[in-house]
Amino acid sequence: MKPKITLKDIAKELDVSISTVSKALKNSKEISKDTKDRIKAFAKFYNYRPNNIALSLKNKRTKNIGVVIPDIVHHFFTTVFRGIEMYANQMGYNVIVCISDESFDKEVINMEMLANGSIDGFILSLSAETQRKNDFTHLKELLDQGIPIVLFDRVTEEIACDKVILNDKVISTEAVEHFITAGANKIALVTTENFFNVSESRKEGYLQALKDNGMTVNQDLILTLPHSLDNTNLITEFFQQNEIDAVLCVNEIFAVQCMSVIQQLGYNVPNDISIIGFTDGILSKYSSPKLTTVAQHGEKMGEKAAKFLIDRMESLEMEEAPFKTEIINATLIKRGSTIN
Amino acid sequence: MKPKITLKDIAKELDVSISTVSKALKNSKEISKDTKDRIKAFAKFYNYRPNNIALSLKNKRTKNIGVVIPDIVHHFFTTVFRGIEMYANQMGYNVIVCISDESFDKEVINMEMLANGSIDGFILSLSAETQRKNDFTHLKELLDQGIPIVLFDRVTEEIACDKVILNDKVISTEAVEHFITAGANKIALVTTENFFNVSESRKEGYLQALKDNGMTVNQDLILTLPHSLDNTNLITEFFQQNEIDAVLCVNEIFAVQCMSVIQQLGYNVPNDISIIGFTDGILSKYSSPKLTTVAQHGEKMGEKAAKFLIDRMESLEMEEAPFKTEIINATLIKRGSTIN
DNA sequence: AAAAGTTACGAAAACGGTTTCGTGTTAATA
DNA sequence: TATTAACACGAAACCGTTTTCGTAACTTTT
Repeated sequence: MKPKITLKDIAKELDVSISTVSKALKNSKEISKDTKDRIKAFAKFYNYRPNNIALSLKNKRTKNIGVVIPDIVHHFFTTVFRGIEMYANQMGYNVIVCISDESFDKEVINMEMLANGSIDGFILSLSAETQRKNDFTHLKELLDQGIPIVLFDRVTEEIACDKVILNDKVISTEAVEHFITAGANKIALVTTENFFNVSESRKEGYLQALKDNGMTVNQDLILTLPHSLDNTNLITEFFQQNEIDAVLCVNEIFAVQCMSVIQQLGYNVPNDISIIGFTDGILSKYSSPKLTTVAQHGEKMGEKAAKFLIDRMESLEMEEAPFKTEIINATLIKRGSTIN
Repeated sequence: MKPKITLKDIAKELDVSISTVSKALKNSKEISKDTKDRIKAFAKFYNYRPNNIALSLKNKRTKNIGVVIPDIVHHFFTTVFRGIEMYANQMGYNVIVCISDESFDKEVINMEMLANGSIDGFILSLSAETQRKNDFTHLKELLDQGIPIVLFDRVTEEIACDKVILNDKVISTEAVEHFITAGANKIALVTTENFFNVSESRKEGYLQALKDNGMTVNQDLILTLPHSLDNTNLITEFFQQNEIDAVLCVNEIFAVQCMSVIQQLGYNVPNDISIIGFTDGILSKYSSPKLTTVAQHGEKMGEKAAKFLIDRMESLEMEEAPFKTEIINATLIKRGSTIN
């Protein structure tokens, strides 16, 4: 056991004052070369490292950033997180993660805990419940206290802060048009029932594409699935009762489930029915055929969010820069589940 | 902007001393009821919360735990992390994550950063490079400094600390025996080339099962794949050149890749060739047929690791409790890729 | 009425740093 | 030789808490 050494320890041992030690280690020219050398050698020998907590207290900044996400066992959030972590780390910041588990209360509690000094700023994606309740007082209070926040993906207009989002609507339109170009005209949408702005945007994009191409919307071709259950039966019914030649799914799980059902029903993907999903995760990459999918570039999103946050935190006090919203351009990765 | 309020602010405003405020808020009976009420009301009104950093400095404990994992975009680590986060959170701890990205240097740097006061203890799974180099001085130093460490999954015997591992060997044997019971006798293994102790154990279990059942080992039936590339060709060759009726894969990606190749070659899963993988992630759940797989119970592992760490940290000073190794029992989840 | 005990609070040290401001010794200048 | 400047260092404040200890001002006991 050789416990961490402090400035005080060095000072006592070398019979100088704490201030001298501190200055010497910072190479202050106030201190003579001799003394500096002695102190540095000693510090090196005992592997002295300043205590982060003491520094945080003194500097009133922790170099920690708080990340609050609804779920971590989810490819998209995972990649965003990785982007955040990489950029933050590179800039000398550490990342404290809290999982809201889609719960409003957890989101609030976690953020309040961290806000009492543990972090300098937040990056978060709203929990489902928070979006449903439309209650953002916790975020407003933190902003009031001068704690910067960056929202990503699941954002809200109620909060004025930096945001990073995906061009969900545009890419959905593009996806549907990819179907249309290939000759499809009975295009279905499989989406979630939740009040997620992202699902909404994707639906809008879908509708937009139909409209732009003079196609009529058939509500029967829009399947809204409940959250996290086995939806096989619903999906099977859906494909049995409707004539469909292409389907856009708002996530890769739905996409792969649809593909499974479709193949089970004896149809060929992509010849009889084409499929496009969202999220370029392992499901899309290892299915057969491989799924055409919307790559959300989570890492890029995370990196951008971290950059927004760190920029704002480091432009200390002149916090008057206007809030920005960065739109990450999703891209359609064309693979085997679509024609062309 | 209403910045955070401190004890000093309250003291000044109410014209009492800082100590009085502190004691009043802790309900000390040294303080008269009148004063306590005044102070509490004021504090409540201004939403006073003690500063975590100051507390950390005073108490010499941060209530943060550091988690260092090789990768986050990986189902198993993700679930372990979730288990850690849940338990830690529940016990009032926050979690700081660093991703070593399988790099020795990153592992070392990150841990040293965090060790200077930011965290009270570590939970980690060794990076591939660390395992290859067999260099654990960074861990030894931290232990020397009195910082507790819990290793999980990718562990080493070189370090004396609490550990949480999977019964990889036993479950592999069990998996192979599941094949044998169903009548297989040309059983293959698809594994990684890395020096992971887990892959080693799984191989041992495979060999053990063959031996126990009086079967001879055919080295041709053991395919060692390089890390993270497209292995389709290697796998295809493997199944073309060998007669195989069952294959155990050390992860679910290999399993699903094998399944894809097998089906492509015109064989039926599970009738012609059965498959068992490791990791019960989405790939296993959404493939068709669904994969029989080894569930590693990552959450449980994470929870146990967090419990080990917190127990040790909170049994302050009487750190003489012997180190324990918890073996998490993996379970075989039987699904459509095997008979029976 | 003196001694002892309560009550209610404040001063100060401590945690581990950084930084401003003195100050005693020399060295350079007038 | 007296004055000033440069040098090299220390004292102390500060960040926001907790906690020990001291002490006025009462109250109670004898």
